[in-house]
Amino acid sequence: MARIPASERRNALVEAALRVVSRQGIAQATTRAIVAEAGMSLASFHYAFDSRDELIDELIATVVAREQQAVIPDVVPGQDLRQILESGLLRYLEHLEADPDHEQAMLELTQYALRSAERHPLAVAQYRRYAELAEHSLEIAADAAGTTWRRPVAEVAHVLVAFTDGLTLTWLVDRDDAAARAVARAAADALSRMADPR
Amino acid sequence: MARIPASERRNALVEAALRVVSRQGIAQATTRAIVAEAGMSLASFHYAFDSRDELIDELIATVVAREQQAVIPDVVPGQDLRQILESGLLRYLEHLEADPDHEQAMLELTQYALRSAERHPLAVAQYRRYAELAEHSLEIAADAAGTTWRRPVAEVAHVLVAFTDGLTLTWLVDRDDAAARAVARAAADALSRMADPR
DNA sequence: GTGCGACTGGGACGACCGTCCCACTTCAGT
DNA sequence: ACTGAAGTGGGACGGTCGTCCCAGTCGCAC
Repeated sequence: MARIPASERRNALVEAALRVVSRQGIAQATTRAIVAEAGMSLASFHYAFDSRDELIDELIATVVAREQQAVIPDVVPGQDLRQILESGLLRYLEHLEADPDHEQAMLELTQYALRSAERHPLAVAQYRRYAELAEHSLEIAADAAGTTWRRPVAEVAHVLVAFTDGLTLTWLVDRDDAAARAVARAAADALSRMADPR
Repeated sequence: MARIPASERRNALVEAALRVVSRQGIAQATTRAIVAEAGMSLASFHYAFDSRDELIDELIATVVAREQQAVIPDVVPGQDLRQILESGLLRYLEHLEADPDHEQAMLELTQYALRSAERHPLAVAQYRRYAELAEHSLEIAADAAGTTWRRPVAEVAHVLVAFTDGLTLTWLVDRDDAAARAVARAAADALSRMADPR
């Protein structure tokens, strides 16, 4: 194995861990499985990280920080709010269908964090990030449609996050594209009714 | 230990397993932890069950079959659909706040089932049950409010399940009663707009 | 080139896991 | 009372886990 500074090894191990968690679940993300995925020896693991817990914590932080705007509204002139929101949710659905393992991994990491008091803040940070992204999307969408939210946008954002979570869970279980699209349509419709023309 | 027929031991072990999973998560639900919770010896476990997997499968089936109508609409004469749905969702929220570990366990069991092809149908059955319960509630609510659903009730039920999942996840992470109530209110509002006066 | 700190590999550790074995006890049917 | 089946207890098995140790190797500063 080539000589690699510990800081780079940390990154490589986090990436390998994400792949293992996505593919096999967090329960299977053992130090040995992660190290094999990264093509390293076990000793390199504990040279870069004090413990497996430390890596998992960094994995969660990394993956949350990297979380992209998955539901960027696709602003097409002339569309009303409902249409903009629906296309955004459908875009998220495509993202989910393209890489279901990743979203499943995110859910597992959340639940993992919820199981210990020290890690709970990581889950809170994850959902704060989700809320921020949702808020941003909602502002763009309302602006493009010439509407204003009847309730504080943060509150609407919580609803959108809740909807997205539910959509994710439902699709992961049923893998029913048509049903998920119907949910997305209904969600867009429901959300759009929470705004008034400006 | 008193002599207990194997069939009763199976029940006792499933109950003990549910308590362990709720309290500590499925990863900690080892044969030894379950047996200790049930006050038995390890041998009794493998006398009643061939394997831990067999018990987990039965645990999921049991807990799904037992799933109660958590969001029974509280029909008070004179309430409109939005109010009926909101009180139902708030009732669910109280149920969640009263026993958060149980809902967290349900989520974990779903994810656990999703991780293997053989167990996937258990998760599907779980969500089919959720959808049935939601459908039933929605029919009662619309009927009491003198409204009809604009879309097939099964479709609206999917939305309600998705909303409930999202609500659950959000509250489990933030433990913010006020925010959750706002989400419930918004959800009820959104759902109520999916029906028309009869 | 020499030394020293950074990095590597393999093997080992104790703990815990699911499962199994076997001698033993209890009980129901006769 | 006798017997066979049902149920019990404790200890042991092989395997995997996270972690650690340590001898060895590399690369850079001097």
